[in-house]
Amino acid sequence: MLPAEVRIDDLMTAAADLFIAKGIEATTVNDIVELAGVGKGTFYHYFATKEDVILALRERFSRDFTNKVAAALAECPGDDHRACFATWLRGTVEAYIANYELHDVVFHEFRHSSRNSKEKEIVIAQLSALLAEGAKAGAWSLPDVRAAAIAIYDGMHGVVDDAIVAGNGDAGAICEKLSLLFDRILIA
Amino acid sequence: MLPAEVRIDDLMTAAADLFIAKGIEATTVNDIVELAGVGKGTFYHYFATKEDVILALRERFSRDFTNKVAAALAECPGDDHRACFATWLRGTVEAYIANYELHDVVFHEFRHSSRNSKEKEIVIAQLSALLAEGAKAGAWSLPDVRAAAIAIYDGMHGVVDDAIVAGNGDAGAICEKLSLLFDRILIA
Amino acid sequence: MLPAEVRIDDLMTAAADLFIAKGIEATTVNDIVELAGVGKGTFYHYFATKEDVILALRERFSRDFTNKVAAALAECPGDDHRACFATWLRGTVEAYIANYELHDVVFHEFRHSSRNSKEKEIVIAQLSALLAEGAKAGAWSLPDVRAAAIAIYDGMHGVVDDAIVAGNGDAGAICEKLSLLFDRILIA
Amino acid sequence: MLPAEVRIDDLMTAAADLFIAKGIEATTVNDIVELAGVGKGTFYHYFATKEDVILALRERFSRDFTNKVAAALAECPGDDHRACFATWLRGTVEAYIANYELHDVVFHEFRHSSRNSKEKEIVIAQLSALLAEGAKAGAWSLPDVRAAAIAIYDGMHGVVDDAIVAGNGDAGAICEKLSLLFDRILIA
DNA sequence: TATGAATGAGGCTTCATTCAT
DNA sequence: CATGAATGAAGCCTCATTCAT
Repeated sequence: MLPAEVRIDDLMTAAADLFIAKGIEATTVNDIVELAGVGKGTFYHYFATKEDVILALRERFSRDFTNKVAAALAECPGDDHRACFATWLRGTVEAYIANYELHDVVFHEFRHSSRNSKEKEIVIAQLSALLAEGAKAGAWSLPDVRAAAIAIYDGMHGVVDDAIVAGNGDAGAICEKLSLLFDRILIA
Repeated sequence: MLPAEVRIDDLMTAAADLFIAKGIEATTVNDIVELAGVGKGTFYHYFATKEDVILALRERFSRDFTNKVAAALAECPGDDHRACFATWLRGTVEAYIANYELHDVVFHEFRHSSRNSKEKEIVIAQLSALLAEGAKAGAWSLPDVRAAAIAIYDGMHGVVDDAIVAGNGDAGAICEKLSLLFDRILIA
Repeated sequence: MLPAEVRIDDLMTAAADLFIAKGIEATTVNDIVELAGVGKGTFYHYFATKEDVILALRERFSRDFTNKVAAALAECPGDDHRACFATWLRGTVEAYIANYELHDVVFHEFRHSSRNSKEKEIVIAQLSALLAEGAKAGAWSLPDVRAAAIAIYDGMHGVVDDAIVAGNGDAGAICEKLSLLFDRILIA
Repeated sequence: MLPAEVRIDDLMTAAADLFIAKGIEATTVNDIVELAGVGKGTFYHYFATKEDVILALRERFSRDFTNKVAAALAECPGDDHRACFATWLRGTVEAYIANYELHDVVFHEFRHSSRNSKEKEIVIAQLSALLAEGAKAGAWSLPDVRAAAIAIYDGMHGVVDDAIVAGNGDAGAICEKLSLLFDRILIA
């Protein structure tokens, strides 16, 4: 009898926790409703299929991620492109660290219909725009903006993953390390 | 009554083809034995479980990959570190393009027990050694060799994936693009 | 959507009939659900495994058995121990004859985790108490009450089994035969 | 290349050990040949089916059992029937204790075609003869020799089982306990 | 809205047995 | 005599989904 959104949120959170803990395949709808504390029928009131939750989770993750980064970027002065990039990097790393487990499960474990996901495209576009602007303003030059954006984004992922595995999940230290690397790419 | 290796290879190849075409979950052991042209019992004579084939495929992929890159590197002059890196890049890109579909399925679609796979560690170590040597010889300097290796490797993956999706899977063109990027990182 | 107990009972009864007719191993879960007239999933809705039904059957058998004998004993005068024993014997033989087929299948055919089953212990305790009381009251003397209880109980089983095989399953005749035997044990 | 009997014996012993340890159903032919240290084909050289080993084991057990008891009886003076029974009891208890695990598995766990096994019939016949002779000689009287034989035999089984479970597997003590009981049956 | 009993297709796996070498 | 690769029928169990209440 709670508002629908609460129910939906309970279910999605339960699903996310289980997906992270046991993997998507190993998580049954039964598990989800049990953890969420609702009947099985309730699940199918709000989601047409199990896959639906994954998609919903994916969207929620992307929305959160993009919003976080956008919020960070909003506060950076439009003319200092170098600072802008640093802000982007910081925001991205923090947003990723905060939810990398869900990211893994929801974006990797679930078979993509196509190799490139819509979600990744958004964030790449975001970064590409930033890089292109900087290039136009002469802050740096880049032979291929898209390739640079992808390399930076995926490179960031890899380094953060490695830091996490190494037990060093401090965003500040990671960003510093990455800045030294990416600043080399962003030259005139 | 063929030699065991032939059967194993038949089964692994059949499995790989199906995994690529339909995904791991959608591929049944029945599918595999049917394509391999053997009885179902034969599958379980050589693999304890369905998961086992995935693991075997992963290992085979890694071994092949590492060998190909190592073979390429073997032919490059020890003192020209820049050329060496180019060789590594070329070998890696080619090896990846040749098998990226299997790579995807076997490394992404199947849940890793730990986040960092032994397999990735090997190739990162290979590249790290190359980068460290170049640094020692003064060909370039790097604040963090491992971070650079990871960023380069994962960046390469992303860019190649993007190129493949864009329908531009030519190793040469991709390498050129990547060289321009990575050469910026490898500076004194 | 019948009450759970009805379904459980249907399944247990179907299982019992089939176990008796074909043996446990030869009876498949498919057979059971078919005879019970429910879907296969329903079986696993109520029992975790096939073994579970056997255990449930065992418990049901024991409960019924103990209750029947206890009911018989309840009506016997507390001071006539000899009559009490006769009542016990009669009740036990009848209860056993009524269900020996299920008893066989469920207690013999299925591997016990331990050699002595909790179930047998209960009935031995019941008889031991009866024998001990008679001994205390001087109706008879016994050097080892437990050993006597076991010998009487197992001896009864053997003789009843033999009578059944010989096609002579009349409880009255069997009890008379057994009384002559056991009365010799129950002497002062 | 060993004499056939050795092979057969190795296989039967391996099977017996595994049947006792894991149960008949849980023991595979693979397990047996592995423990016996021979190839799987060898098993089927000597036994037509898995069931065959069980039957062979049963026969071996019965032969051993009967022989042991017969050997014990051979040494007892023909005219002292009471001593003869004591000898029988002692021999039976010892033979049973020595192999009760195998007995359990091979006679209980494996579904009898009929409720009374040929093997049990032999030992009951042996005891019945002994009891009948004693009765004829006036050493005791019995209203129903067969019923007494069965009750004594099965009663013995139960008491020995109980002693084993209680961790008291000493044949002497058990026999004494049983003698006190059975002597009450064997009266004039 | 909410529930949970009921379903059944279909997956994975086992294992006794055969037979070419 | 001995082997062990090969088989395939058959079993147990899972689980997403439906629907009557």
